[in-house]
Amino acid sequence: MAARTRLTRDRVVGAALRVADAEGLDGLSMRRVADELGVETMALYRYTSSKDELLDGLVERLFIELEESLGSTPFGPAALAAGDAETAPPWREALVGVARAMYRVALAHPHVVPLMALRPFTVPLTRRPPAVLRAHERLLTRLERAGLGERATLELYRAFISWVLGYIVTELREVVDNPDEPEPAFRLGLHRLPVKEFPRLRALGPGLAARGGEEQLAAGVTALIDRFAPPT
Amino acid sequence: MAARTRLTRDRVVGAALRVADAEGLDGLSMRRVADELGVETMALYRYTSSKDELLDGLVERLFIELEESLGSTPFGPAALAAGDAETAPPWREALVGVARAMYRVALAHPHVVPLMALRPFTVPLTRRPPAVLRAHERLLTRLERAGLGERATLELYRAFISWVLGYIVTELREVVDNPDEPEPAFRLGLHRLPVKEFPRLRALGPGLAARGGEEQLAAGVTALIDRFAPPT
DNA sequence: GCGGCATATTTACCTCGTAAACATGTCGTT
DNA sequence: AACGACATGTTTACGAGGTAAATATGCCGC
Repeated sequence: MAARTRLTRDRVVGAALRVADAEGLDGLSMRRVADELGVETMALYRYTSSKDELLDGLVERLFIELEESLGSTPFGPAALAAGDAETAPPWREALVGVARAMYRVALAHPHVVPLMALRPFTVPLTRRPPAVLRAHERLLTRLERAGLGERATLELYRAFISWVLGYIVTELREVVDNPDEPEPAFRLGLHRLPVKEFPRLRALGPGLAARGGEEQLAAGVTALIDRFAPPT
Repeated sequence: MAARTRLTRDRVVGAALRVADAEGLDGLSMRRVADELGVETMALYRYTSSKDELLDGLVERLFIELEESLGSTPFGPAALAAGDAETAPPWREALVGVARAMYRVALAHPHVVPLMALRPFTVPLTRRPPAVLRAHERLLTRLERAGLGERATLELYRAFISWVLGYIVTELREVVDNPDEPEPAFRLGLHRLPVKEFPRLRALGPGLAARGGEEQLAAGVTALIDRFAPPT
């Protein structure tokens, strides 16, 4: 378990991802990641300039997984680069496909999603990880090829990002208050809501706790597309 | 400046909000908040059980501001409680009005927005601050009064939250790389993007940096309403 | 005037990120 | 084979931050 293999950035990020997946962001300390690799803490700093930068690495990982998961499909980067107007799927469907893939990747790493949402508050656009920028560029490429004007392109770009991100975040919100409780209503802790004040929340409780799923995500994407780039 | 006035939870949360607004979340430490009040750090713990709980207090503040800003309008809680079908605005417009108000409150406290997005990952639904729960309840009330079925209610509830939250988060992402630079393209740091790889990002740069504004937010809300609760 | 309670302070501890100096092992060169 | 330079990992150490526990302070009713 010692320094059998050399450290690499990939191994460091991989270890960080394992820790984050297993123990959440709170459990993700530099010391913990170092342990995971059987290495001293400061060794990590040869492969990341700071913890923040390592967090960006985690986000980048998700976007790389995204590229990989799309790679083999008609929605993938390859198909896009080929620019084959014959075999390429209609752009609207491509957007939906990308949204679905993002959804799956995000749900596979729920603890990293907060970073996806938050790091951009700090890291300016042009300093985002390459894989993230590539995803943006691909989105813009599709919109441009669709023949949208600049205004529609910008609006749809923003709308797509907002909806997909917001939807994923919303899906991952915690609803369970008491995990060991078998009775759904108690699991949610609905009994702590005064009936008088919160009748609907109580009545809909279980429904609120359920996920919307990929289908609703897809429905929203098409709704926004139709709004900001109406079929002519 | 000493302990002239007694401490209260409101004063503590207020001080925390001032610090957050002025110095961002990174600057928000318990010691800093205590300084702001001219008090020792541990004094704060009489009014909050932990820092996390204080962060929830910040989020709650925003929702209270939301209630206040809506209070005097036809979209406010009062108008809703009155249940006056005559004077009450059509529910679709009410949703748009609420979205706009949230947008304004959020932009007034950009540093708190990350907390709005993130605390729910940790805090289960029924443990959210009362003002937050009231906002949810009001939303559900409007949808129920609109005569939507349970399914449409749940879908629209989720869609509304997702879109508004995602949109606000997206609006607040950092884009400026070099704030002192007058030239827009350099301000964004576009020169760091290889032309070959990122032609569209570079071309659209300034457009991406711009805000979508309230109008696009509103447009998205109506698009999603039409999708999940189509006018009959 | 005094006991008691709410309020605020003092002390102290532990975790965390990371700077800086140091050790070690590998490899190319002669 | 010997050596020096560099890349890789370790040791040591510091300061910031959250918060537990014990302690002091001031005000209140009796």
